[in-house]
Amino acid sequence: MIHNYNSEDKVLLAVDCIIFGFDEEDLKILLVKRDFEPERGKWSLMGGFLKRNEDLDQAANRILHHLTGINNVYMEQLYNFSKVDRDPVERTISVAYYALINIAEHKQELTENYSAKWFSFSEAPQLIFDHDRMVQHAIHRLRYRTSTKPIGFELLPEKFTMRQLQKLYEAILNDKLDKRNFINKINSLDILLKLDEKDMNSSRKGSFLYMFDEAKYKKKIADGFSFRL
Amino acid sequence: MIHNYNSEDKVLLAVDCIIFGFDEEDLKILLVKRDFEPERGKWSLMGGFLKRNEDLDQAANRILHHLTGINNVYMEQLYNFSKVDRDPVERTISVAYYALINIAEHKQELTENYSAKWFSFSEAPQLIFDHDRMVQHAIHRLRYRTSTKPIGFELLPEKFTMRQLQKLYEAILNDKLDKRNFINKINSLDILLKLDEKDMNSSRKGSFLYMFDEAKYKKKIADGFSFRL
DNA sequence: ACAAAAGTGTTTAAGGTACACCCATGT
DNA sequence: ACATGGGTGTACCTTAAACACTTTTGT
Repeated sequence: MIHNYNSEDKVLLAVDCIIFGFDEEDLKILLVKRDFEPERGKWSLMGGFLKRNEDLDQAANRILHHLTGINNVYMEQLYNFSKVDRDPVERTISVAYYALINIAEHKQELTENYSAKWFSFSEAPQLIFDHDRMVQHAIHRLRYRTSTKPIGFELLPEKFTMRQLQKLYEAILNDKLDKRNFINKINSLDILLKLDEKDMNSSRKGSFLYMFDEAKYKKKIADGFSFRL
Repeated sequence: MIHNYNSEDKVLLAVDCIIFGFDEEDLKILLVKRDFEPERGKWSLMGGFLKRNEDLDQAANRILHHLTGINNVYMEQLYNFSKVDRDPVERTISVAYYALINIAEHKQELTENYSAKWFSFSEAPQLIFDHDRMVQHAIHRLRYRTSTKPIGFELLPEKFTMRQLQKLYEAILNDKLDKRNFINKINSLDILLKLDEKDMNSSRKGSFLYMFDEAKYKKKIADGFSFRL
């Protein structure tokens, strides 16, 4: 006897994306204004529905691309939100994903999307449904992940200064860090490449630019190194 | 205009449970032998389908109870597994949960369930579909969680010895720990209640029994304490 | 008396934290 | 010459890790 699942309930599976960016000062999230009922006019995460012929990662990437033009960024599945009445229109389970994008690099794509807007994380408006809870999960995960994996670089330009990196971590962790201790720690990890080039925008003296050396990092990981910041 | 979702695809949402236990020596997982095709006769996680009128936590609890008679144990949502062809019968997305149960306390309920069997974590058979990947996720999460939250106690009897607690952590972390360092660390956390009572089963001298003092732990957490083992 | 597990502290190494001044440059 | 951000090192303290012997009691 072959089991079949005909008698089981089927549901709609939504994917909602918490999109983080960083603008040299603040951690930001990208929101859209809903242009349909219910909750028309309120701000919301970017979302869509899983299709029959794709897996969740593909759906999250498709939805992100469809709503922002952005492709190929760091995304991670977070958690499911499944309260029976969470969506007033119809029973829907939502899978939250979060994404890290470099705002500067993707400014172009985004200006074409009129309803999307960056908000400072701390000043974001209230969101529809249970989207605020999703954001809370996401920031929590982001803090953990950036402390144990070198994914913070996804939010920075390819070349960045120590100062930018420190400000990024301060924004994510919502805490001030000591400049010397931070640099000592980063340097002790030995996963950055210091360039000869300087960034002259932020000061007269100029500050050296660095790049994340992914090859070196991977080699160290294979040798048992563990990232911890 | 009210949006409706009629044109969207619906899917089956399964819930699969990784059930951990501990028997004084080894970490164990509870598996069932499938009695239907496909993969009849192979071992599998306990699973079922989400129903229309319940959320995922409720579904996970219902499924666990239905297949084992067990209620009211620690459960946590893990991750979704959504490859398009992961289930050969029909497109199914599976939400993995893991549960922690005290084997001794629930021995009765389980003996009545003939197809369920405890396996040492390290000696478990190969599982159907992507269940082995689910188990990998679960052990990883369990290691992290037991290092940062006092949930290990869920796997022990209410009263336990330091030795049992140490063996539990050794089993979860798959590593030997130093007895003196372990006890010093636990004591420094100051979240256990030492009883006057001794357990006389494991030695002639007998060893003191302890309980997790949840009230004390919660008070300490409220005061900014953070558990780390 | 001996076997078997329980219980107990100290020393050392490593990592984390706090902290203040000089440098280079454009205006 | 001065204002602005960049860059650098050390002392102290806390936490982690290594390590061995005595106690109790049933047989």
